[in-house]
Amino acid sequence: MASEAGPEAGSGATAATGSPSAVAEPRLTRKGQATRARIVAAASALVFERGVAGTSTDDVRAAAGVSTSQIYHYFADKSALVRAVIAHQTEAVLDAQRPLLGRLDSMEALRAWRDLVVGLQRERQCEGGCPIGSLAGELAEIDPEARAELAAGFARWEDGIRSGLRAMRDRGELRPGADPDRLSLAILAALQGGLLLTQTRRETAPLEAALDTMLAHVADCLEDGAAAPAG
Amino acid sequence: MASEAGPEAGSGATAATGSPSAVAEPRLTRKGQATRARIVAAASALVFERGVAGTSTDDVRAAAGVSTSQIYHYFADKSALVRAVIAHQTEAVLDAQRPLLGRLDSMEALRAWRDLVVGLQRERQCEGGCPIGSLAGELAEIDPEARAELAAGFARWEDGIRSGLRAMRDRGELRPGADPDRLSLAILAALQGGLLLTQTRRETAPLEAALDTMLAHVADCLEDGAAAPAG
DNA sequence: TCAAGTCTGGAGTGTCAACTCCAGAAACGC
DNA sequence: GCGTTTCTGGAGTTGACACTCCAGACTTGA
Repeated sequence: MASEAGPEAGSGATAATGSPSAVAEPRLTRKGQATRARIVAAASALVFERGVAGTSTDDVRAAAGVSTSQIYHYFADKSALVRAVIAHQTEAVLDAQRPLLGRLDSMEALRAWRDLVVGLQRERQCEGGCPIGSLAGELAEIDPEARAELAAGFARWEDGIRSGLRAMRDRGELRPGADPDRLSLAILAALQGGLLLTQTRRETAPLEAALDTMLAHVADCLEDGAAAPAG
Repeated sequence: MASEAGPEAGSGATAATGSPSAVAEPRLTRKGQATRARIVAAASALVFERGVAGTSTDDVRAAAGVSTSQIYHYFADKSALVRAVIAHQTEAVLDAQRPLLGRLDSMEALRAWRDLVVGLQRERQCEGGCPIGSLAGELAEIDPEARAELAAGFARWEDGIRSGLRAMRDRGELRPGADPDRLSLAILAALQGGLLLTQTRRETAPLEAALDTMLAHVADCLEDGAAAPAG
């Protein structure tokens, strides 16, 4: 829904201009917004295909159909552009899973979500992995700010899973021993690892095994009542 | 145990010199072997800290205490050096888990292995993630040869886990429905995803949640008999 | 309509990284 | 010991990449 977060130039002294929470406002024309969005979209696609290090600002310039100065007009430097890419991809990933994500409060919903994720990988021939996970692997050790934003993106993802599991527990469908918080974290981890192995092996088997095993465990945590175990 | 695999220069026409399986043999002096090993060790450490793209051949040169020409004497180009790093790190990772890996045929062994992996991450303050996983994320889309070797490395890791689970099944300790092959793949995926999230969040909780959930599932797959479930 | 601010084009700069070349030193095989 | 091969040092080349600069075109608000 919302577009990406705003600030990137961030002067030092001339900070407090208007809003208290936002640091600096670039004040973009409608045309400017469109250009900026075009740059971010082009950069996101290239980074997804070739990584941050494999994508030059000149590649982005050509793909977005803009001039060099435009990139540096909208972004302080390459790392600022990368942060915009992180924000963009976080929204894209969450959007792609809506509205399933946030309603993962039954085995059927969880299985549908699993099928969506696996199908998506199959569509793109297991290439690219997870947009957020790949960025995390590449940037975690070399860009602290990027690492923090990626962690926040993961947290939102985890929240989506968690809320469904909590609903199940609150309805009494899960055994009291089952902890939705730990479960959601484990499921996200299995998803990320499954995506990485799937990307490396170019087949969906790892992703399927990881998610199916996690879902089987959730099924085992169901209060004795409904839902068949399945394979 | 064994040192890295040999060939990297690989001429084209003058192939068949001696051994039938190996493509080309560099014929290294003892001194040469030592120098090459020093380069690979230095490169591995730097790549682990800053990634492939973040490590220049000159960084490696300085860290290994060699001259420029030496690097290109032992490796055709940077990607050949990277492949040597992959081989080196694969051995290092598997070595670090021996002898536990390959004897993961009981819940106690699995828990000890889990503790080892978590403890290792805690020791290094959750920095760096998995040496193999990080390389996979960075190289899978841009270096097909590296991707294949990383997939092979993952396969060896998976084999280690699988053999233990198979032993449990063959002894009749697992329910007939449980598939050791899928389980081992799922456990490796959970491990990788847990490591990635742990690296991103700088805390071991994700890794612990991922592994503990997988182990709980294995415990649930035990044939009714021994072993307490635990949390 | 006009001034102030925003957007755009493209040439240019400095740095850094991968890789080459060659000549001399050390090790090896006989 | 001696010819051959391997190993080493370091200067040099080439290209790419992040980023700058400035002048002109467009938008906006009064």
